[in-house]
Amino acid sequence: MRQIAAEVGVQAGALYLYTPDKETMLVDLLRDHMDELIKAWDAAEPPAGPVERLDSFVRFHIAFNLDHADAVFLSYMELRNLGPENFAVIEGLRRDYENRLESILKAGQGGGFFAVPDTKLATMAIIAMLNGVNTWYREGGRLGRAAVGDIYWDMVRKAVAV
Amino acid sequence: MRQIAAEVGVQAGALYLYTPDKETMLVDLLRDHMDELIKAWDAAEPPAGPVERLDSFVRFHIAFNLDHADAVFLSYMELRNLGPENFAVIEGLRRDYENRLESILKAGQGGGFFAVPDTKLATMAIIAMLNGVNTWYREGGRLGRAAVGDIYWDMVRKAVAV
DNA sequence: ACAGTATATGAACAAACGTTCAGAACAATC
DNA sequence: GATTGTTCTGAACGTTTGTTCATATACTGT
Repeated sequence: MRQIAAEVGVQAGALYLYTPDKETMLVDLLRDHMDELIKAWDAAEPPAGPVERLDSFVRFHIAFNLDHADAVFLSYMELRNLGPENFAVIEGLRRDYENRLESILKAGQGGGFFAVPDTKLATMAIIAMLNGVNTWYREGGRLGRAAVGDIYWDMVRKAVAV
Repeated sequence: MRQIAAEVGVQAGALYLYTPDKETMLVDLLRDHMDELIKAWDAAEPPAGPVERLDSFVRFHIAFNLDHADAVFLSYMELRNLGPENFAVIEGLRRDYENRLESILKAGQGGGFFAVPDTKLATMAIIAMLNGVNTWYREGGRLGRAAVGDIYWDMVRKAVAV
């Protein structure tokens, strides 16, 4: 709390004008992040076909995560430091988001566009794979964001192809 | 340290007979884990062809991570709490392991078995995807380990296919 | 100018932290 | 059974932790 206060340029006690305690501050941050993520995807209005929608999702997810690297990092590192009820809230939002990906996969599977052995596992696999970008991507590195999006989309596309 | 001591059934001070300080204890744990991981893979003697080797790697990685879930969790959660030099050591070992996967991909790429846009990114993508299993897999769940291995291998195989 | 509200300080609190150390308990050796 | 070396305890240390609160400062509308 003292570190956060210093970063904001304030004394530690002043933070308690804005949050009842530390865990609430964290859970608010994580909830805001997840809300923003879901809202941003829902507002993206991706194209109609399952393949195009999956393409959109891959690029959206990578771009959003890189644009919110700190929040993503917190979400995955500090989630376990939440109490059970707060944990459940954030995990629920995460599942909401994952379900949007699974819906795409299911639709594509039903329409014969995809051939995934298990849509739930494919969802988890794709999300984990995309999240991995944040661990190694550095701005100004060998590949730009667009190139990374292309490469990952190529792998995802083939992974779920018939 | 007091929690660890209690778990072992000892007083906190007694731990300092075995480790000079907390960070050394952590880095020793992580180094042992990585050493064991690399040694286990090197001892696995996978088959000759790139496709078969990649198959072996996918199943090996999933199985090993599930058998060492606690150590894997620590490796990814506590890595950032290491000092720069210790961090570099563990990261180096991790890269050693990742390079073994990339070697398979390069060999398969050269031989025309795989068609990955970028072997480095494919390495990171596959590792991240496989690591994800630990976040959701529960013993006695819907799918057994063998089934999970089959499903993930199917996705990886297609993702890198020509 | 003044009252009222919102915002900040900085000192204090108890608890938890990593770590140290004198001494007790234990085990092995002669 | 005394000696020596190893292992552990339990209390203590100095810091850091999250949080509270009396008090001060800054802002807003009349």
